[in-house]
Amino acid sequence: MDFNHKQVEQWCKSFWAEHQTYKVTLDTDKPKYYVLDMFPYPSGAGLHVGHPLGYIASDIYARYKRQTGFNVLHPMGYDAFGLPAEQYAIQTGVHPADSTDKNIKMYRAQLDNIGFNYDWDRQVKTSDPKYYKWTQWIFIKLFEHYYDIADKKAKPVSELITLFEQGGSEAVKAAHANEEAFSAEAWNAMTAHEQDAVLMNYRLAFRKVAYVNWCEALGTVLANDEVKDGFSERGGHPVEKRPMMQWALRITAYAERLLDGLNKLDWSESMKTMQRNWIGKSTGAQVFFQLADFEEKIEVFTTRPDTIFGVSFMVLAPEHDLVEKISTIEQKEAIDKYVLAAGKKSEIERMAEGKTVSGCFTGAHAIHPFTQKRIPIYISDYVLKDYGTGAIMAVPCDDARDKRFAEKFDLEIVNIIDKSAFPDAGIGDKVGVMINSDFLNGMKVKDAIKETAKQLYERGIGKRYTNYRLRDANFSRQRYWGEPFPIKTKDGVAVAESQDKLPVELPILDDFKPTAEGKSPLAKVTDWVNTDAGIRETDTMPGYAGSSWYFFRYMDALNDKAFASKEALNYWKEVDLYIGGTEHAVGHLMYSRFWTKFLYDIGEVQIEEPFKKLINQGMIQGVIEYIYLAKEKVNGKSKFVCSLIAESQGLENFSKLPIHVDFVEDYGSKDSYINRAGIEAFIQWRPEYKDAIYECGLGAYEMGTFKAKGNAKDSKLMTESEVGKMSKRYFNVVNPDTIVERYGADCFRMYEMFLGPIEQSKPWDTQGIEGVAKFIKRLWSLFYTDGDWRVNDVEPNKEELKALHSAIKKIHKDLNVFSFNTCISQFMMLVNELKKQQTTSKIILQDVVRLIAPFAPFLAEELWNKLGHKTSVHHSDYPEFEESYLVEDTVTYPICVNGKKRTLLDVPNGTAKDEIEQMAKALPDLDRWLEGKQLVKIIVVPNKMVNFVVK
RNA sequence: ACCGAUGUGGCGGAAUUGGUAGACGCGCUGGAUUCAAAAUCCAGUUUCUUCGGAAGUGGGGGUUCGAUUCCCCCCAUCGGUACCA
Repeated sequence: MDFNHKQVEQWCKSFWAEHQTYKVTLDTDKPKYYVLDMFPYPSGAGLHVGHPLGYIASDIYARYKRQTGFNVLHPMGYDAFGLPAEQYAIQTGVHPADSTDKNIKMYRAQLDNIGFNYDWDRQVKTSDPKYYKWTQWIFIKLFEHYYDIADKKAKPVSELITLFEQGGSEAVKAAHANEEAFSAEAWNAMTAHEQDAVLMNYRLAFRKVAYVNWCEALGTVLANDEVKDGFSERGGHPVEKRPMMQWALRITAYAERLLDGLNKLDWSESMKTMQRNWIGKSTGAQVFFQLADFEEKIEVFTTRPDTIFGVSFMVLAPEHDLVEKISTIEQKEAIDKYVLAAGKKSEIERMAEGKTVSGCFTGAHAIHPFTQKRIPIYISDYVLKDYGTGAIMAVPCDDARDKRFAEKFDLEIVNIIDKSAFPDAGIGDKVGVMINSDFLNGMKVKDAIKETAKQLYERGIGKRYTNYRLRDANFSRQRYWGEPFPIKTKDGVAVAESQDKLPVELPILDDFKPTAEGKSPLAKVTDWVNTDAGIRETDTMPGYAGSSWYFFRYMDALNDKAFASKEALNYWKEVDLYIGGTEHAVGHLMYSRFWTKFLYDIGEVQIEEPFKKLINQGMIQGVIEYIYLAKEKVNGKSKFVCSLIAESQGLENFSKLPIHVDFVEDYGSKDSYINRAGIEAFIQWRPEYKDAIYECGLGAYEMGTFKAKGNAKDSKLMTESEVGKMSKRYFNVVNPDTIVERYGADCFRMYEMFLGPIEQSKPWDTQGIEGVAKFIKRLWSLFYTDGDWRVNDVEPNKEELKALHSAIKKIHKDLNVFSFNTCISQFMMLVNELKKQQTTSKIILQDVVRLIAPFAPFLAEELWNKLGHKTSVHHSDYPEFEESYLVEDTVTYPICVNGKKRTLLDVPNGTAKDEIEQMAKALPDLDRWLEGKQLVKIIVVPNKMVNFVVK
């Protein structure tokens, strides 16, 4: 009997369902282990072979952990709110809930096909009112809390109000947005509306003005993704930044704890570094510059207060609040033009244009706080509104960008640091001695930094200050398909919904277009918006709302009294292993950590960090094949040419058209091409090109005939190959279903793991799966030969035991470092050896089955059953290795001369160092290498190698 | 522009703390089997070579008896950059 994967998979699925093999309960007798995948957004395109990479790895690990005695929680769910479903709804009228559910069904079928051991009873869906009830509940908690800096934790706003009533703003040290101080009397005299405005500056969920990408022509707010070079990607309409009152989360209050928490995590250093850089803590000074002809001061933050005497001008972000006020009449027109142009650029574009300097003089001046000189104030792209204070003091002599700016606008450059003692030091390096700097002259840079900060404070100009690059998180979206805010506004005061009114459900709509004013479609549901208790918030929450806490919900997914029971939260605690893509390296992980810390502060959870160990899986890429289309038509006909022709005629005369990879021969290689059959398949697929000319070096295909040059028989139109994203738009998507159908789920799983290290990106190559398919056949043939069961009770020999136990050892070791690809190689080597040994011993083969069960769950379950077991192999113990089987009699040493291997030497295990040296010296093979040279020394590294050093 | 990662045969990749570069596969070549094909099995497969060897892990330098591994500089590709998910 051959291995029939379809039959076996079907049998296993029903066996697992019947025995509830993957059901997880709260079993305090066993240690817990929580393995989590980043949950997917259920897109209409379904899963391609890249998606399950991480899921397979986590599935293997979860099964391995279960077999080694842990109670393993391994759930799956859907990040179901999102923009694509809404856009689809706008285009087709299909309600996002319906399309999302349809997509989820497809995902589920695809996931089931691969044999994952999820406990589906715990599935979550962020768009389910039973789920987002608790997202809203947490939002209300954020709204009702502020952050106490002294106690380093969140506290109820009700306590803050009491403090204000008793002592005004001085009574509390809290994270807040506005510096204005007030007394208890002033607080008590405020109207409810005024008090609400003050509290907004303190709440962890609060409202503030934020900028959105407004597209007038489309009448909607666009995601950054949908804007290219100041124009909408769809339609190419102009886009501008527009201020809007929006909800935000005060994540900055947690900056220091988010930074500290990283130290305890078992994440890669690169991941931690990315998070640290994202938080961007820097210490320096806050300095105020008095405006020359206005009351206001400009606040700047600098990490280099020592350079203050080098300040010869200031630069504001174009969006800075003061720009309009201080610009002089003469400069107004130029300033307005510049501000408008800057508003059209994205932050990336503004930063990426580092080499071309632009800016505009406001006409206004500031007073230098130490020299009292008047210095000009400019605006420029390279200063960003949301970084620091949106204003900088420019030091052209020691900052590359300031220098370029000064050179362009012909501004004074005062040299204030003598770096002559450090010839290698570049601009901005903190070395040298201060010059031209009044009281700082002669000081080293480091001392000058301290001294300036001290002087700033004493003279009331500024003070020491810690700045974070991290910004408060914008939490509003002007969209339909997201969680409604549980907030009503009555008489200008924001009021949270009471818990018994939750969830605030999304009203059913059939028109998903935004309103003319750029408000969410919800604004059109007037009877939902207007209630006696106030006006509802019509914005919805962003994608990361539901995903910032879902890992807790899995612990107790059906609970309707709490987001999870205390019992479940205390048992499962945190995620032990989290696998997902690097694209979430900062955003999602940062928000989840923030929410977890907040829930910890308010006593809801016991842990401060949600993800103990993190693995980032790489992407599986596809091959993208392009053909060259001439930009100019020939006699009114489109013309495609071979890549060689395109190169010789100049690539700028051609556009690249992605073509379905199935039409291309040798796709992915340098020599990929389409033959006549390929051209005909292409024409069937894209009938608009049926009249086109397809020219290559061997001839041209046109209207069904191939006119050859010379005696060529077929077209060989070379295509351009590229490794890139696997995506619908490149027609290179490989669906796991097709692979599973043909090769079986076990083969698919093992092949995905075999491709390479889990953390690296690598291209998909369907052809390569043959190797794993052969391996599975060979493995099966150890149990069945020509349909006969061949396993018996014969005692294993030494070689068999050694092969088995070195495999067990290696698999344990590799799994502990998540090196799945080398596990597969190891299995191949084991099976090759057992084939060679003609193994039939049950003792050996039974362990092979248990060993491979996490990787090939179907095959293993089937064989386990045939070996006579009634319970699942996935609840069996994992094999342990015996060191005694692995002891070698002899060690083979490479004998090197100057580090280069020249010969080998077999030495009995345990031979002494000097004895090995003598044996090596006596080797006749070495004479030719040592002859005429002077032997300097011999290095013997036990169990490694011997090296002769000669001159 | 900034932050992070990656770079080894024709291809995917392997190589404990610095110690035999190319494990395990794909592909390719030759052979066995077959009427033939598929499948299977066996052998070979980094490049160059005067067949003695020599070179070789993106490029250039350095440390070391010895570097894919450690350090410095550079190049290329990928991910992220706060409203794609």
